[in-house]
Amino acid sequence: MLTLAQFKNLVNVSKKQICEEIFAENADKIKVKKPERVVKNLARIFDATLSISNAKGFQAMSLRDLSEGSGLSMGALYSYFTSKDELVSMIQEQGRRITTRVLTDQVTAADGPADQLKAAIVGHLYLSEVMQPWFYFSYMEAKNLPKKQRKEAIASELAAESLFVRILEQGRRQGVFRETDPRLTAAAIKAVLQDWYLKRWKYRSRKVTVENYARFVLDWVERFLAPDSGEAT
Amino acid sequence: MLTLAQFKNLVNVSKKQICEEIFAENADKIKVKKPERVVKNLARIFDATLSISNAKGFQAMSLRDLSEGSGLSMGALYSYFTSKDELVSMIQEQGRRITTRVLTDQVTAADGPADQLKAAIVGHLYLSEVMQPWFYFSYMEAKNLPKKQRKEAIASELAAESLFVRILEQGRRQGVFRETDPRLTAAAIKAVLQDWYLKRWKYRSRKVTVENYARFVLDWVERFLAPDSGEAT
DNA sequence: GTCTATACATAGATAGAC
DNA sequence: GTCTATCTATGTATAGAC
Repeated sequence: MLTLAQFKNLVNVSKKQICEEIFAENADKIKVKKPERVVKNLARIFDATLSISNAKGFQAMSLRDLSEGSGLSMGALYSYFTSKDELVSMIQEQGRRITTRVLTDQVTAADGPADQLKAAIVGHLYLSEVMQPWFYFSYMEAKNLPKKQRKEAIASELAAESLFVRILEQGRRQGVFRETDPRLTAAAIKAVLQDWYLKRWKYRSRKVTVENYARFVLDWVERFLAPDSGEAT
Repeated sequence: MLTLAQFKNLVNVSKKQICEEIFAENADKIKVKKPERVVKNLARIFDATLSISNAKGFQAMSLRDLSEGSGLSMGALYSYFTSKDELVSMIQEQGRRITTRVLTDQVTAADGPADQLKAAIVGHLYLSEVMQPWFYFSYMEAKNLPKKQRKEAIASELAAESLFVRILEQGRRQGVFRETDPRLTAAAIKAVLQDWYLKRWKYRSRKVTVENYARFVLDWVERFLAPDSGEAT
């Protein structure tokens, strides 16, 4: 099984990298033009937004809070986004982009349903570990978003589930998994993966590492999908 | 397995019953005294609060929203609670009281770890089905609560988990379950149970009933805990 | 580019008429 | 018991100095 350290070397999800991508995607809306300055301040803004929002909710975070947390004045903040809604939108979209890219890469690099399933589970867990505040924020704030973005969030949730469904169905056809309801199985796997970043405080206080957790989830899923003895193929 | 209909007959969790309990617990804070009037209006207030909050967040729900949704004026609302914080507090505390009572009842009525585990899983799912908006609200708003109540919410989450841990450990000692990490197992079971009320929209659109879901979860858990063949006892 | 100062809307909460 | 009207604080957003 891939370790977290190996995963980090494989994928490019540093804070700097993410902020550069966001800058590239939103260059038209950001009034400041000097790249290194933008990247530095975007990093501060996102750090503060995630930290404050994850503690008391995005809606409850005032721009005065954000100003204090990021070290920029309220006036300066509005050089990086034009409204609070746009700020949340930048965070959500970027998170989705990265998730899709990384998971697709991980799965396509694997051969056969059994390995693909492992890759999707481990990849999801590691990515959510590296970007925990982002994942937590996306989950918790999804329902409070404007309509258009809420739809995108739902679509994204279902797309991630579909990835698992396809792998499960293929595995079933090849006889490496026993017959189960693929959508319920995929939903349950996702639920357990989400628990990792939603209850991060719990696992941290118990000193459960993401590798421990990944091994546990893999064991559970493998036992559930193992063909009943005598029924193989 | 208990059906949802049987469960409903067994436990007393009607809206009226809940509001009567809340009235009893908060009689000192509620200025209106005529019981049937209080119960009727509390029901309206809680319905509207859960409905609006679950759509866009409790903090984003203004008292003007709540006034419109409940059909009471803002002045009248303040006859039933003294602040918005107190309102959320009443909802959370009542939800916890009921959950604890119902789950304890369900589990103590069962004999032996295998049946107790089933009772806890099915009881949790059915209760969250009957009180879905309540459960969803409690989960989503927990982190936005004032400190004291956030602590109570965490304690409640851990207590529910401990219930599962104790059953799992007992089952292991008696040899009916194989050896697993009881806390990770309990956490995973909880995660799957929570998915039922957190993603209610998804399961509803797929016409998955709570009984279907319960059977699926029981199957998963049983396969995971089944002693490896040849290792029984 | 960033700041301070401020405009304007909306929030929670209450007073006093009915 | 409930309403309307209103107080005060706080919210988002912007204008204009530096």
